[in-house]
Amino acid sequence: MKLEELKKKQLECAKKVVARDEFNEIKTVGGMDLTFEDLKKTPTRAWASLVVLDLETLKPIYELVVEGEVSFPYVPTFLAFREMPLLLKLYEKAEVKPDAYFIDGQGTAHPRGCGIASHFGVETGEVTVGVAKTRLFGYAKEPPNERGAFTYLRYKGRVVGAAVRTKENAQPVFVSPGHRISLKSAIELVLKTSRYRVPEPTRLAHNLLQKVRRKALKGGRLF
DNA sequence: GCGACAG
DNA sequence: ATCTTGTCGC
Repeated sequence: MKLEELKKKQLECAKKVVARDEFNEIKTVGGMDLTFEDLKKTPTRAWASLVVLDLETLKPIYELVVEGEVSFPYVPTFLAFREMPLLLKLYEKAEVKPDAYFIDGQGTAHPRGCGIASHFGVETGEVTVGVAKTRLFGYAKEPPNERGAFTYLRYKGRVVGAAVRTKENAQPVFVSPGHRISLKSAIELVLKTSRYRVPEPTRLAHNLLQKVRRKALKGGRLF
């Protein structure tokens, strides 16, 4: 499919994004992540994970990993078309659905207003937050070096997200609403779930994948 | 035209 | 994202 057509899909998606609080109470938060057998190759084998945490204790209450084939390459601003199929497979198989999902990447902080976190939210109707380790789009001043500090990420005067300091002496993470949540609540939720730089749901989902990946690839790379 | 560019 | 030991700083 041509990128011009995919841009249209993103613009359609952007119209459906709800960047306001549209939920009752969040008691559990899930983190989702992906890892690939070979980043250079397309298609390639990949794994996706979901870890659901209790918001009060920040302890995991559910974990799931699925394996699949990823056939769309990584193209900046089109990440959703690469990762969404496996995320949806993961979502459908999950027997525990959290009240909100943290997705690795941007939500509304995207050139066409629909990064992967928003895309996944609109597609499933779930509450989603975009948490990225680096910036894709817009400009933010460096937030003060204290946990909890943040600055707005703007583009042409519009606030599209925030650079949030989740830990002192660590680079900020980039937070933006995915779907059915305001930027304010998204920031609060990220801070509430952060012990280290990367919030716990995302961090544990990532750690789980590292174990799975090592196990799956050992034998092929021993010599 | 050039640089920047989530994972 | 991934390949990787030691190393520097709090």
